[in-house]
Amino acid sequence: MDFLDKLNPQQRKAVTAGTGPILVLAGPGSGKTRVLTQRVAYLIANEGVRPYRILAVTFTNKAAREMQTRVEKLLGADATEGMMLGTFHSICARLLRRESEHLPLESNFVIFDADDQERIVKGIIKEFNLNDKLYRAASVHAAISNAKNELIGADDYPITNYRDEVVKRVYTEYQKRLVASNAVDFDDLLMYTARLLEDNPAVREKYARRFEQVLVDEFQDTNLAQYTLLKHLASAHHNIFVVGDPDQSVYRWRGADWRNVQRFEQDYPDAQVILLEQNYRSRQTILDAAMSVIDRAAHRRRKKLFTERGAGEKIYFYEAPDDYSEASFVVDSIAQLVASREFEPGDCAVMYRTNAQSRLLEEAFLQARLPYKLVGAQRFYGRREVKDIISFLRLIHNPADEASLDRVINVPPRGIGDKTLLTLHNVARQNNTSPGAVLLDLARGSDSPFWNQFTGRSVITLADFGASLSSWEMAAPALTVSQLFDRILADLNYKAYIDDESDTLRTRTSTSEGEDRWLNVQELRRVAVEYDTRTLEEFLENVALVSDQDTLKENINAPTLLTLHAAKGLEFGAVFIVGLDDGIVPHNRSFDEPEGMEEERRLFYVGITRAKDRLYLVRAIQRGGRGFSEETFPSRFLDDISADLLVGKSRSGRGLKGRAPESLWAASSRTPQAAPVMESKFRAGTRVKHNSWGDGIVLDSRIQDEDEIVDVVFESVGIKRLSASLANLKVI
DNA sequence: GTGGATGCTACCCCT
DNA sequence: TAGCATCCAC
Repeated sequence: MDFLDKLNPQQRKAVTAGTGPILVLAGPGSGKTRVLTQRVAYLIANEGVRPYRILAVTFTNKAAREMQTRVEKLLGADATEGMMLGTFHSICARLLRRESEHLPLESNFVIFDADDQERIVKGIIKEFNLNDKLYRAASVHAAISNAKNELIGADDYPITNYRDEVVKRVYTEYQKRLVASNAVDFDDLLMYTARLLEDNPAVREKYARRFEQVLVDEFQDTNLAQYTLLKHLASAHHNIFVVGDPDQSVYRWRGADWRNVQRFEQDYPDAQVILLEQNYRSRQTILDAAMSVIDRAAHRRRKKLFTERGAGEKIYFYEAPDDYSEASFVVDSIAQLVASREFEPGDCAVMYRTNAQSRLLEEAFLQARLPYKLVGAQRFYGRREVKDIISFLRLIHNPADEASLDRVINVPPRGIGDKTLLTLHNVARQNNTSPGAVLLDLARGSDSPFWNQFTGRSVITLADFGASLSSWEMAAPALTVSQLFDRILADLNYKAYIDDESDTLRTRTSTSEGEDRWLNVQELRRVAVEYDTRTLEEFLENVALVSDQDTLKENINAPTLLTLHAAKGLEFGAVFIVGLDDGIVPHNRSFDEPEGMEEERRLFYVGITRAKDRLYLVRAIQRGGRGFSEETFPSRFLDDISADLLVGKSRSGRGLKGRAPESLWAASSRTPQAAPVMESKFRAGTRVKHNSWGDGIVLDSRIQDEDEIVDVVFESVGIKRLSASLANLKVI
């Protein structure tokens, strides 16, 4: 195979490794995508593995498509025919539809998005008459989601305090409602699959025998459910090839556990471990900065990142007086880089911690009349008009979908309010069916047995909507996705509805809100057209499982705006990381938890290592929150980057609160002092108070890295691990 | 019972 | 900043 010539020895070792478990630890820019792709090509071409016996799991659909294209480039167009390739979630969805007979679902189940999920939890909290201040939907939902990722079902949800009991009750009801809606959430896709393989030997055997080779990308970001299902899928042959980098694990909040890398080595003691350290992406200066940030992280095996691309330019540091000038600095700098022909616009990227930060940047680009690309599927699919239309389509595809029904039953307003909706739900429950089914039946008129179960005029409006729904449902099989789309919009007079509420002109831009919304509708229609050769089901599934990165348009030559998370796996010639203030990077929601702070550090590391040639680290001294503007501190992670890797200085020249300005960049030369002998302030059993979590009891406390790490069980949120120096715990 | 207006409050990252 | 809960007029 001539393509092997272009690999370095370590890469070649990974690509041509024999059978059995293989763990590839790949630093950033070390060519792991290349290794994965060529491994697949090698298996097919050299080892005679038939494509349909290969399972390859990637983190995004974009990565999957790329892999497919690259393998086809190496081996020819039909070479990958039958290969199972995709994200965890899409592969699980495929598998579950096929095996739905073993599940409490029909094969046309829909996938509830984050919004649906939280709405349902909120509804249950309300119905259970729970205090919604104490039991916030987001937090209860997070507990349910975490449980699922740990493969804990509602029945096995462990109870150690009253809160757990409440969560368990909500979890049980939540699951009941999902099943009633013939729906799954993201976590169910993984949990159902893992459990199906675990509990059903015949199914497990079937897939374990089909897939002779299992390959996994971004392995450090798998959670227990994903780990478990992989283990079962590879149970027949142990031919499992995983690629990952614990230093780039940034999805802890989604249940990801970088310790799965260690678990892999324990579960497969015969695993070959291959290290990829040579970096083909970045200049050495950038790598040095990256290493100095990540080397401060706890428990990790040190990797040395090296390149043959030379030192390159120093890293630019810029401290803007406020967030507006931060944005204009970025835009001006990119304009200059482009004007000087150093970079194409498309080679530049701006990265930030939170999506909210994109607004000022977008405005700055608009003002400068420069185009940009915004990565963010969540934001588009989260728009009301987009969600509404998808909900109509979902309802047509699966009338049991209560989340969609509740959402659109009064869109545009047709006189069906909370009371009528509640009656509809009650009637459905009494007749042991779904509200959607009742609605469809009401379309028959007073012949429907449900008709007399309603009082007053409400039944007429319901029947009217039921008739629309029914006509769409009947028309759907003969129509393409976009034809159905148009039909619904026409029947609803949707454009007029959107225009209606848009009288107010927005001050920021010249487009009205209605126009803006209509543009989104048209954008969604463009997506629908792409599915005209496929089914509504495929459209809905893909819309539910799009990843942010999937929305990245490669053919447009403009700078990319994206979050640090969305940047994982990508690379750019020139990278701007903005908002490097304490509280943003690291994010203040992670301050209290050492594990969270570690992850913030890794996130910064991911950002730095996206840059090939030029890196800008940017922050703002004043930053506007909600209405107010506050003075900020520089990110503590900046302290770890040696001053001689950097150029640039503050425009304001203002001294930094609490420390001499020069100490900031001199910090790295600070020799680590001998850790002072510390004494525990907290011991097991002590009652403590936390600013936001209230009262709790200390379970355990120990000294670590010049800090005290305390495990506390709070009445409000359960067990948390805190750092005493940050959490401001008071003994009570 | 519905829908518009008003006031509150939370806003991290995302499949 | 915008979604939402809550209140009040039809």
